[in-house]
Amino acid sequence: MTIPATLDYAERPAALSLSALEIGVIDFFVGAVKVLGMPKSIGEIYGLLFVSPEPLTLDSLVERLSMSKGSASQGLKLLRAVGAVKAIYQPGDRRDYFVAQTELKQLAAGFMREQIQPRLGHGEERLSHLQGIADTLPDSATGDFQRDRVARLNRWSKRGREVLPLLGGLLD
Amino acid sequence: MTIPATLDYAERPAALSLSALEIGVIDFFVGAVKVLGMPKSIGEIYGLLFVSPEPLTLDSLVERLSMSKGSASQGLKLLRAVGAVKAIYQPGDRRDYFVAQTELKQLAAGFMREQIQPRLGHGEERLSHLQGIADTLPDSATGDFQRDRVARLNRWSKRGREVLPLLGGLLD
DNA sequence: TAATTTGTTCATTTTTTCTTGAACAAACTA
DNA sequence: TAGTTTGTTCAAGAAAAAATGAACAAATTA
Repeated sequence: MTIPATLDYAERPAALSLSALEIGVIDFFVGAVKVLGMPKSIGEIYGLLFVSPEPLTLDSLVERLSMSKGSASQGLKLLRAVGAVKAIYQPGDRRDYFVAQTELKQLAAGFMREQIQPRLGHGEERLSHLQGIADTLPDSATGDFQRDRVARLNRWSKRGREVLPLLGGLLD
Repeated sequence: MTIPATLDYAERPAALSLSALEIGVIDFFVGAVKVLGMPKSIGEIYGLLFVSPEPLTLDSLVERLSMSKGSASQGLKLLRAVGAVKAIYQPGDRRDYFVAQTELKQLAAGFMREQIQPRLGHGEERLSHLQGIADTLPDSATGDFQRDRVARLNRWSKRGREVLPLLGGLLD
C-alpha cells in the first residue's frame, strides 16, 4: 500500500532547469498517478508534457527530468497506450514529438480500458469457476451460507459492469 | 504498476486445510485488493472471513492462511479501519472474533474515506500552491498557456469533488 | 558502406513495499 | 505473584516493482 512521501523536486540537482510551475505540476501528477497505482516516472512525463506549450521529444524529457532513456521510452509507450499522450509529426525532423491529451473523459476511458478492464476480466473468470464449485456444495447450513456468498459476489460483479460505463457520462 | 500473477493457493502446502471454495474466494479477493493497490494479505484475510459462516479469531486466520501473526494483526487493523471487518463479542471467550462486513456500499464508502480521500486532500493543497505560482506568471503566450493548464487542473479537481459522492448512490 | 541519430528492449541494480518474527504490553488465571 | 493467553508494534529480511544503462535495431546521412 502506497503512502506517498513528500516530494522534493526543488532539491534535485539535475532538475534545476524546471521552473517552479513545472515542478508544481509534475508534483501534482506524480501524486495523481500514485493514487492510480502507477509509477512516478509516468506522472513526471505526463506532468511535464501537460505544462509544456511546445511538443517535446524523448530526449528533452530525458534531459529535463533527468530520467533514463529506458524509463522515458517505456513511460511514453504506456501513456500512448492509454491515450494520455500522442505523438505528433514535425516536418523536417526525424524525431517523435509528444503532447499531452488533456480531455478528462478520454483519459479516464483509456485508463479504464487499458488498466482496469483487463484485471476485472480475470475476476469474471474466477467467479464462474467459483460458481461451479458452489453448485456442488452439500445441502447443509454451511453449504447454503457459502452458496449465498458466491451469489453475492455475482451481484457485485453485475453491479460493477452496470456502474463503470456510467462513469464516463459523469466526466464531460 | 501491478500485473497480478496467477495465484496458486492449491499448491501451498501449509494451506491444505482450506476447501476448494475457500481457496477460490480468497483468490478472488486477493485479485480484487490488488486492483485497489492493497497487499495480498488483506485479500486473504477478508476472503476467508467472507466465506466463513462462523466468526474467526486472529489465531485461526494465522493458522489457516499460514501467515504471520504480525500480518494478520496489521491486516485486521486496516480492515476494521475501512469498515470491511468488524469484531464481535463472544461471551465466555477472551479472544476477539471477526466477521466480514459485506455491504458493497459500506465497503466502498470506507475505502473512499480511509484510502482515497486523504490522498486527494494532498492534491488540493498542491493545487492551491500551483494557483499561487500561476498568478505570478508573466503576461506572455507561455504564461497564458500555463495559466490555462492550471485552470484546467482546478476544473478536474472540482469535477472530482462533485462526482465521487455520486458513486455511493449507484451502489445500493 | 560506414557512421550517426533515434528509439526500444531487457538483464541488472536500486528502491519501495510487504511479511516475518521477536520483543513487548495488557489482561487474565492458577 | 508468576505464568499464560491474546494481541500489537516495529526492526530486519524477503519479495515485488521500478529505474537504469548497455546492447540492439531501424532509419538516415555522409
